[in-house]
Amino acid sequence: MARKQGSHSDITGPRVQDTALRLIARHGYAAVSMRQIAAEVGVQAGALYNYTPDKQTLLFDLMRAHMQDVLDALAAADLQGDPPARLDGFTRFHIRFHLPRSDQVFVSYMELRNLAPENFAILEKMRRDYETALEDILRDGVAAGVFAVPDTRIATMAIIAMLTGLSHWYREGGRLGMDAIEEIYCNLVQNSVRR
Amino acid sequence: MARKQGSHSDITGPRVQDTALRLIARHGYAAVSMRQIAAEVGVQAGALYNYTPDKQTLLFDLMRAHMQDVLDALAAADLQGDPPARLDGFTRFHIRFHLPRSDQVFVSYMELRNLAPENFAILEKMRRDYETALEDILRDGVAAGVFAVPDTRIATMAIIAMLTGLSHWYREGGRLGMDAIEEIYCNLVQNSVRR
DNA sequence: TTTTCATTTGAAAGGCTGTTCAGTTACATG
DNA sequence: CATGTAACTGAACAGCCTTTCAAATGAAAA
Repeated sequence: MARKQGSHSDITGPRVQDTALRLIARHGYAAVSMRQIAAEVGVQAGALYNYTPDKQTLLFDLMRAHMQDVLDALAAADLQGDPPARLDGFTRFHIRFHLPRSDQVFVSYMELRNLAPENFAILEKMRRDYETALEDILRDGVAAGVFAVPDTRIATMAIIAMLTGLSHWYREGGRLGMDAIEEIYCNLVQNSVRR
Repeated sequence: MARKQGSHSDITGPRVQDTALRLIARHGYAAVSMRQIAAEVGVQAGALYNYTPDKQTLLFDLMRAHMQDVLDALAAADLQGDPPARLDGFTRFHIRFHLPRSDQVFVSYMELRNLAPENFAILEKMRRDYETALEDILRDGVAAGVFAVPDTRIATMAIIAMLTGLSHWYREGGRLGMDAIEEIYCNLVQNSVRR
């Protein structure tokens, strides 16, 4: 009954990734079985192994792809100007990039503990790189005397937690649109570090 | 071989809760089996069912107990003074209460999706009550003209995310002690809403 | 000492897990 | 039209899962 029509690997492959991402975001890595993913894709469980060597790698690939997308997009954003302008740019970038990707954000934050140690180390480094981009802005601002931050590392973690938390409760079609939220968060972030 | 010495229910019961909390915090609810919990407690899996009707209830009881502790402790803290003083009090309360309870915080934030819907609703309400305590402070501050917050609900969520994020990366014996971190966070929070 | 009973064991039921692989299908190429 | 092969099935393996329960245990009560 296999191979109903046409060459399918370029259709099934992405569908496996999409379905796995959605199910893992909703129920968690450990709670989702390969058979469930396969059923939603519309194949038998064995067919998944044409697209991933194992379940662990499937998770890791999802998380790595997301973090790479983040880092690439941040680099492409190419934030310019004085530290307050760059801080504004970072805040807006984070919100615009992450809000439409709630499944990726969820998985990337909740499933770290389900990664094999070597995979965890890779993702931790990528996350650290993202954090450092923000910390560099804060450090420059402190050096220029425009930010008052007793500890740039802690301020970095606090701001990122604030921004990431947004992804956990924001729902499209809620009371406020993305633009309004963007303004409010820019204000909160800017305030928290101003002199 | 059962019942090695004395009556054990008052010893085994708490040990089941403690062990379950620790294992679930580390590996996640779905990834921890009743057999693993039992093995760490030092009994067979069947014995756990003297202390919980099922695995789901074991998780729910852990989470509800934690949220009830939070709400009770907050009520006991009895924050007084003008809005900035109460905001300071809330920040310090949150940090002092949550930092020594990282396993509870982890479980309460990561395992919400593994709750049965009726249990989820109960916890969501308790969490909402905690958030409202902060929002009331912000609203009073806005009314008194000492806080500049365009949207108290969003500011509430942002501040709580910032504070909760702390529990995710803080490690005892790190670069900064709890007191130093408390000061820094009080400053960040106070700044973010000041006029 | 005998009885009671809270506590635990050990086995079982019924089902799900990730992964492998020989075999089948249906398309693309020669 | 014949052949090769990418894509998939369906079954199997070995082991784990939660939950139940009759039976065993050993301390406390009578």
